[in-house]
Amino acid sequence: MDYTSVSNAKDGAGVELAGLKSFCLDDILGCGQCFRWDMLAPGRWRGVARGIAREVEQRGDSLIIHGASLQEFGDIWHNYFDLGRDYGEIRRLLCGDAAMRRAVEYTPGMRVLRQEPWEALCSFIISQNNNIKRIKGIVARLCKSFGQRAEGDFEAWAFPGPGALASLTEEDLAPLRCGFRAGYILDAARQVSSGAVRLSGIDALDAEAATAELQKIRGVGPKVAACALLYGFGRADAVPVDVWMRRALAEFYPGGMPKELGDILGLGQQYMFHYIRNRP
DNA sequence: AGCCAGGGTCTGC
DNA sequence: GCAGACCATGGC
Repeated sequence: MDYTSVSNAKDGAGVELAGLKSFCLDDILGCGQCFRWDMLAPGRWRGVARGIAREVEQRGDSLIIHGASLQEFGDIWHNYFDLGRDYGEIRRLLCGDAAMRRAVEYTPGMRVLRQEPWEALCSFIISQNNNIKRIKGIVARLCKSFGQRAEGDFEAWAFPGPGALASLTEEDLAPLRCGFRAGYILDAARQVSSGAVRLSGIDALDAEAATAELQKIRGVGPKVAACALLYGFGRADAVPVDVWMRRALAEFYPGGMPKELGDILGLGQQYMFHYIRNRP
């Protein structure tokens, strides 16, 4: 576990974690793995997860989740920030590879969030051939147009479930300005809400079968499927390869990625993705 | 102004 | 099986 204690925050509502390890909020929320958080100032963000709107703030090795109760922390945030995983050990394993070591040393506080399966799937359908800034805008409009009001500390909207989108038309989605992806969103919503694609059964499938199941959706290929598995289903072995990772592969792994890291290569990908995009 | 973006589909060899 | 056009939009 990557913190030593959690308690009610001193100054009123909220919880405070102490003794955080392997945790940099700005890197975690700003690295392009999620699209529902906005930075208010360095170390302070507001966003929505599982229908709860919160401000989160890091000060050194402590993290404050404003407005949250201890129960909410246990129900949602511990899992969301993947705090049960020992990232010190993950980093140690990754550092056995020279290129991964460079990436890990560049952002030692990186972590992979555990987002909701449908939200991750739908968000990364929207992400295709798109840039992070605009993805965030489209996702924000999607939530505000079709999501329910979020609980929490400021006005915000939950991510709309597949059932809320399944009966819409491409015309209904036009205000999102998401282009050719509108049809893909609708196909995903319809197949997931009808059970033609069963997200609740994904955990029981091996990597190949899980990928195939997700790729039954139009607009879901290998990369989007890998993103859904890694970010939405907690599958650390799923490795999204986008244009940035292709550059990293060409530079560091002309012979392919290190097989011995296979079961955590998705996590390694997150360090590498951030490194390759941001290094000087 | 023109290239690019956390890709995928469809067509034509 | 694999390359190439095409997709809709806006950030830079």
